[in-house]
Amino acid sequence: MSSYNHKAIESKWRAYWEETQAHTVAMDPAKPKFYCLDMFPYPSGAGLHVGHWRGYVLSDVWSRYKKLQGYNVLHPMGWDAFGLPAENDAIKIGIHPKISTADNVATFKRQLHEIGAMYDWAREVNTTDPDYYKWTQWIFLQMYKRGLAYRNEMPINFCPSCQTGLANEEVVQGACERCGTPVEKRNLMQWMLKITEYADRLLDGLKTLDWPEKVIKMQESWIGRSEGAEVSFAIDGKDDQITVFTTRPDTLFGATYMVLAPEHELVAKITTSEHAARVEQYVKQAMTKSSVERMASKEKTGVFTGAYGINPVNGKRIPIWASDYVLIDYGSGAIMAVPAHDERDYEFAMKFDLPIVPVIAETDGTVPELPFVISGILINSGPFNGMDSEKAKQAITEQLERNGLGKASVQYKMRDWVFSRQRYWGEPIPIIHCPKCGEVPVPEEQLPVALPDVENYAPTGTGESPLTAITDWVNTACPECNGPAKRETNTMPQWAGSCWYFLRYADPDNDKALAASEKLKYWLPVDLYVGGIEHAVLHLLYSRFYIKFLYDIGVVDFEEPFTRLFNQGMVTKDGAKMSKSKGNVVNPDELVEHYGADSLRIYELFIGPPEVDSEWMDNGIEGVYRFIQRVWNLVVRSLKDMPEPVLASEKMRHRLIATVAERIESFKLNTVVSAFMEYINQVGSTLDRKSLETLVILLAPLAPHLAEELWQMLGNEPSVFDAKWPEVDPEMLVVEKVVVAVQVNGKTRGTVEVAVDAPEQDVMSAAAKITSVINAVSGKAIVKTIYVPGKILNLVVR
RNA sequence: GCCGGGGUGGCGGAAUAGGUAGACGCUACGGACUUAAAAUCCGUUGGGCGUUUCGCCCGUGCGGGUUCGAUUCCCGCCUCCGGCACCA
Repeated sequence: MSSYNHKAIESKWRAYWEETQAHTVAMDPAKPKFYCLDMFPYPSGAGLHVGHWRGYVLSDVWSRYKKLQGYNVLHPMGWDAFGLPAENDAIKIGIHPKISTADNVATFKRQLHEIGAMYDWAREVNTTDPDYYKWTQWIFLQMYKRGLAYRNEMPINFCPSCQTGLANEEVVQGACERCGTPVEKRNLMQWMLKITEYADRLLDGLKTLDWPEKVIKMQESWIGRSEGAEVSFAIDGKDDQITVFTTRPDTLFGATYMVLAPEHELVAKITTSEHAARVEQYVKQAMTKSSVERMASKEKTGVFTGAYGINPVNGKRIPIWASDYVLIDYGSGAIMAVPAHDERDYEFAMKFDLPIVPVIAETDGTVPELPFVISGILINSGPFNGMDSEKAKQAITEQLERNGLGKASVQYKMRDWVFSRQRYWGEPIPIIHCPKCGEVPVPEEQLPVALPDVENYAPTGTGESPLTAITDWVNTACPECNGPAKRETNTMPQWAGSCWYFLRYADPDNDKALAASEKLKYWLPVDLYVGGIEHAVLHLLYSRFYIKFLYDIGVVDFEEPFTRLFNQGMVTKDGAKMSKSKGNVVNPDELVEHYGADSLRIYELFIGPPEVDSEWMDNGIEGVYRFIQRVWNLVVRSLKDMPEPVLASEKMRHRLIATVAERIESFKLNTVVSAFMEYINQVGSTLDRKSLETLVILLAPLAPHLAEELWQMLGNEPSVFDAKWPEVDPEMLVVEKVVVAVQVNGKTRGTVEVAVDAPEQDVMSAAAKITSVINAVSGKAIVKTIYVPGKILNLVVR
């Protein structure tokens, strides 16, 4: 008997797919499309490990499943190849990032081929290819022209190790998301993208998406919409006024002091001479604190300015303080403090002995323990006494509005996107600075602004990119006046290229547009997007923003790029994420060599629920390998001695079709594998042709090479993927006999096998023969019986 | 602190519109085959107990509750992981 030889089989079918261009797809309006996308990788030098495989296998199973169901499946792959590691290598060992990137791409591509996925490599994209980043720059110019890209000097997060500015999204607990170095605040002239203009649409769009709840929540809280009111407080004895944002206008009568952020421009203006020295010192100190330090100590600090504000509803004079617990970049950088109903204000008031006036009582009217931060009924609030918090929010806001002292307002936690990086290996921002004309966008026909070669890649650390030193690149002519001008030397963040790459796959070679609109119309949006949870608010939020913008300018006809999102779990080893430094990386290459790609593919699925982190077990793949051999041997034996189909095997066959489809649809891929294993354990030593063919088709998404080979062995023309996904005959799923559990007082005492629709009496009489049941019932009276046909018979005895 | 998701055998994990807990696989043990080993195949494998082809008790993080019946629902804890973190 010929035995299973994974090497021969897998290389044979790899070659076959290549020759027949089996994975090359084209637009076909006659067929429904399915766009199944992997988050394209950054090609690092370390290569792929079994954790990377997981998501790629998952998306390939879906792609192949959809293909068998008759869809025209787009399943592309490419490279997110701009980024710091290549640049840091260049600094260290002097190899041009272009070269190291190309090397890494070659390694990755070879490893990805091992998976045997149905990638259409003719559509490969690479973000560092000038023909690609031409369009990344083009999108930037469109944003610039519509005022969504602007330059601003402001304090931004700066990573001293990466020596570049960072977006808020790239700062994790005060540290650089990439390297973990605590970030500093630096005042730099930065390019910004006005993502805040899309805040509400980004929020509303989430409702339409079939995404994991967790990611939706993360984006919601990142956008951080809060509704409230802006309230203006006059400053006693001055013409200036302070505007604050509050979500609790209902507590306005309880505002007993105000606080300005230390950086607030009014601080210096309103501070009285006798407080000036102390205030100056405090402000200086607060501004030199790093954000990490500022977060580390929750101990309230602050200083009185000597000035007073006037509470617009009751005319009370309240002191104005400066404190770093108020953030300059949220709301107006100033607050009204209501210590009775806000924990932070309460703490501050206690420390500095400021008055605390409760204005909200429990719904039953009792004055609660302070601080009382939830809603209730208004007290000490003049005409609003007795009113419910929620109503009072509106009523007080309306009164302020009538008097011109305030208005309803919405604030967001999300800030505009810091978009410039002071690094080399990124897309140059296509802007020219002319001493006469100012900022001038590079004319579209001059795109791409190609990245020049440099001698020294090291960042300057002064907030300037290494490109600054390439004088013959920097010095250029102004597109408007033709006079001498300089190129913008900042580059774009890595996210720029990944915001729209999935559009390019639809039409990767187009040099007239980022993609032809009929192709975008056919292939997009992405039906299933598979990748790690780490991009929950970065890439996925930025992409959504880009697509909404491209929708607004008529490039695409949809507003959300990724209809369905699936986040695969990590593969851990010894309880930890795989990494070179921990030395716990499991290399797929050796496993493919030993067990074959099909075994590894199936083990990647079998390891656990795909959305959950799973521990890698070296022995686990053995079981899968044995399973594959059992399938192989079953086919080989059956070919020698093919039985005729019988009812029992027909029923099992239909049951398998139904189970596999249902479990693939619900992403229970680990249980799809066990369904196959159970099936193989159940069927005899041989099977009829129809059952075998069905088994092979169902198995094809998981183990494509094996399926092709078996399909051919069974006498069919390749490819198995031209076959149709088998249909289920619902009649065949009907079961006649079932095992019913017999319980006494809810405790299972035995089982009886009866007809599915057996009347209660039949089950009862069968149950009465079970020793364990007799024991439990003897000497007691049956007071009640509960019979759930096909499930349980429960005898309640006393 | 706030928000979200988990805790099931020696291990990875099945099973939740409430209905036989531990499917499937790994490990381990026993057996068959073999000169022997590997591979393969067949058994056993949650814990405890007994009168051991059978029966009893306990068992899904802990403590309560609802129910004929709870891994599943409710209340209160413990604990682990992830996100946010002075956002007014």
